[in-house]
Amino acid sequence: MPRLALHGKARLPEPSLPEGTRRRILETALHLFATRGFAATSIRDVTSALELQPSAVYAHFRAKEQILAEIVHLGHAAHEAALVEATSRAPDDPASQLRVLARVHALMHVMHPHIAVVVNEELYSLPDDLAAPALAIRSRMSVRLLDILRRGAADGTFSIADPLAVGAAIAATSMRIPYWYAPGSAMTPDALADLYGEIALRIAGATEARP
Amino acid sequence: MPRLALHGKARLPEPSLPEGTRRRILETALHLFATRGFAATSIRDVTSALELQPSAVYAHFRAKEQILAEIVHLGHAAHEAALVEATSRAPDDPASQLRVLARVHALMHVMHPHIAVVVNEELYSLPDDLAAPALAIRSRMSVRLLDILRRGAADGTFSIADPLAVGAAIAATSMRIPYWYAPGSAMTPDALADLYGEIALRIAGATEARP
Amino acid sequence: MPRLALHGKARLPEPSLPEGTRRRILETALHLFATRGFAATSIRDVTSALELQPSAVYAHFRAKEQILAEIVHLGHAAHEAALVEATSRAPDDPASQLRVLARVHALMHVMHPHIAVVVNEELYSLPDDLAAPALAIRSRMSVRLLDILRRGAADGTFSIADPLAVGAAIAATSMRIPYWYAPGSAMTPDALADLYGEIALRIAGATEARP
Amino acid sequence: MPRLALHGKARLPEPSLPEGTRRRILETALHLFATRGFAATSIRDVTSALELQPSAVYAHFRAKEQILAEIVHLGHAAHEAALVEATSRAPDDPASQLRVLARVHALMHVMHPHIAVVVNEELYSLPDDLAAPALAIRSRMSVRLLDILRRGAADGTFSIADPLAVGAAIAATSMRIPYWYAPGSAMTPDALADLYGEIALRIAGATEARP
DNA sequence: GATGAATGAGCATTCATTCAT
DNA sequence: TATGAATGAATGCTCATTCAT
Repeated sequence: MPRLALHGKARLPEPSLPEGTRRRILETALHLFATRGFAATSIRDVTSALELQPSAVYAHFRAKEQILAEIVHLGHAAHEAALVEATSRAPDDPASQLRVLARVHALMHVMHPHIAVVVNEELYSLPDDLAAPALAIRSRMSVRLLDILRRGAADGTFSIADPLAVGAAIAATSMRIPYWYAPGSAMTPDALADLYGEIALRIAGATEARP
Repeated sequence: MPRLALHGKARLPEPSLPEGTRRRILETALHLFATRGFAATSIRDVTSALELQPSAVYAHFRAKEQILAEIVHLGHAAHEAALVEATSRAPDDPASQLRVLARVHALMHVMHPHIAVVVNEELYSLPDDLAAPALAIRSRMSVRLLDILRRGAADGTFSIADPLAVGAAIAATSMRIPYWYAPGSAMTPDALADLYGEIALRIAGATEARP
Repeated sequence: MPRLALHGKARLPEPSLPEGTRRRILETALHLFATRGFAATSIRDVTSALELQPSAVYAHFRAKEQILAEIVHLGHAAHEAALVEATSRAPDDPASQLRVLARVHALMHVMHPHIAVVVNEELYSLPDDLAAPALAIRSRMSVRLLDILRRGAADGTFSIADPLAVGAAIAATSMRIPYWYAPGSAMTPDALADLYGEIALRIAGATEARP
Repeated sequence: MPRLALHGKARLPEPSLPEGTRRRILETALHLFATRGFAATSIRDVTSALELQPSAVYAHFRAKEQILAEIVHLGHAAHEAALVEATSRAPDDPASQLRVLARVHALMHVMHPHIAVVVNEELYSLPDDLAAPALAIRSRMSVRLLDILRRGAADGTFSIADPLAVGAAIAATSMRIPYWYAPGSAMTPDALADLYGEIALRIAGATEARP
């Protein structure tokens, strides 16, 4: 029983990482961590899929945890970069900003379901110090969302009872995508992102979000 | 780094289960599975917390997987029972039904965060045959939600682009509650359930959900 | 190339330790640690000699180091007990005391060559906290020897330039016995102990030690 | 818990060996073998202290054992050379010869504690063929000591019950020096050598060794 | 019901060593 | 000479599970 709805090969959201054994380890580990979980994946699982000896891993990573830490960090960094890029291009009003943020959020989960699952479910498998860089990014993204919600609540664009609870609800919607969205379905990733952008505005009670 | 925001002792959503070692094993396992994950929890972790020898477990369960299977089933059964009970009491119109369903969904996640986490994250750790009963319940609950959405879309109560994607979004909102909601916070469980009932209606684009 | 001159089975200097797997592990480990060294002996070496699985060890000892720690402590304790017993029986003058102390020292090394080697060569393989109890005994035995030397120097029985250096020399003589003394040789253990008692008096420059 | 009392950098007793990586490997290995033991020292330990990769060692030595073999041989050769040189200068009577032999023995252990420890404790880590050259030297030195003792016993200079046991005791005294003598202590190496020369004569029961 | 000893498989990691560059 | 990637064997130890008591 794999965790994800059937998806293809796991892709790293980082084209700049050089090809080679190190990258192949990360990709294979990403795939296995996403489908079976970190604790249930052994180094042997990873290396036997790559036709390597277990010991070969340790020329590239200090420990199994380091592989996860790198994946988790990569995922967070790519997510934040996409978020920054998209929100900076969009108009600055709360509604536009929220729509774009939710779109990116959804898109990352559709396009990188393996990373999304690992980032969301296996962060807790890391000791505090290895989790810290990802948590810092996560906290910045949280603040970004809450700022938008508060600005929209203040200027009357949104109708929000409790920004924290509402923000959590908005963030949550996308996070389940990898578990049910099957690629190649009728709804394209872009259409799904549009829909989830719209849903975010609805959750926020945006006045102009409806005709 | 435990998975949950700080919560108290894990409670089984099943008062009828008799007290005794068997129940204590389930409760301790529930707590550990929720905070560390199934694969990262050993039988020794469970028994040493109970001041028992590992072998004592096997007088009560055939295997470690059976403990998880029982927890997962209990969780699903309790959730469905609560759902059935609440929706049968509520008026039959789509809006009322959706609100009540979302309320129960949220309430289960606030009141039983450990069960919620295990049910949502560790179902995949079970072999197909042990997961089947829970999956059957899950599927019935899915149908129930989709039925409401489709009825509401048909009679013009809701404005829904894609029932599957919208239903997934509604279900998703509550599922993150255990990760951020800290018991004893300003917002009571009941208020949170109200809010998430309202949010479900917003996601569905319910006309009467707004002034 | 084993370290010891050929000796029989390793014996624990502790008859009160109950028979059973735990004792057999200690004995086999003692034998292997003495002949090959601690670091060069694997748990598998120990258990395969006992026709056990490696994991069986861990029902009796927390770690490989604990086995060594127990052996080292046992050895020191037995040595000190023998020393206390023998010196308390002997006349209290420095010459008699020194002779008896050196006799016991030599006898322990002849009769328990495995323990002697492990105690002297592998104490350093232990982390500080595990070595501490043995070091405490060692320090008490040192003091005992130095006291005798100082008393004898003060009352003119001995002629000693530097008590520390002379004490070290006396202690050293016996410590090489396991490396050259072959049991069953012409010289009996008792005769060897007599000789080394006499040698200690000579090293101390005892006046009455010669005709 | 290192084996030696605090000593400075390990020095090879071989000034003719050319500087360069090969020599640095020997020196670092000597230091680590002495303080931690051969089996507990990895090639990585040696090379990381030198800021080299493990593979670099194999441009200079065929195997880890070869490093130890070379150190052990160097140590024995230097010891024998010093012994030959000193005894050939000294008067030929048994007492003078024994005194000088014991002096050199002590001096080597004070001045080259690392070599002394490795030579005495790690010879057994070598396979027979690699240990052979050192064992041959060791045997010649043994014979030399026993000859002196037997000559002195024959001519009435010494009073010796069992030459082998007495020779072993004399050799043993110096062998513990690295474990307790701290350089920079009140007693100079030369004074210590004098004392241990005197002690050797006492052990042999030399008539003229006392007033 | 529970224990304590044991199993046999598996774990992450380290090791000495090789080899193409 | 030295590196960096890799190997294959071995290491200490943990695991879920069994079973006689």
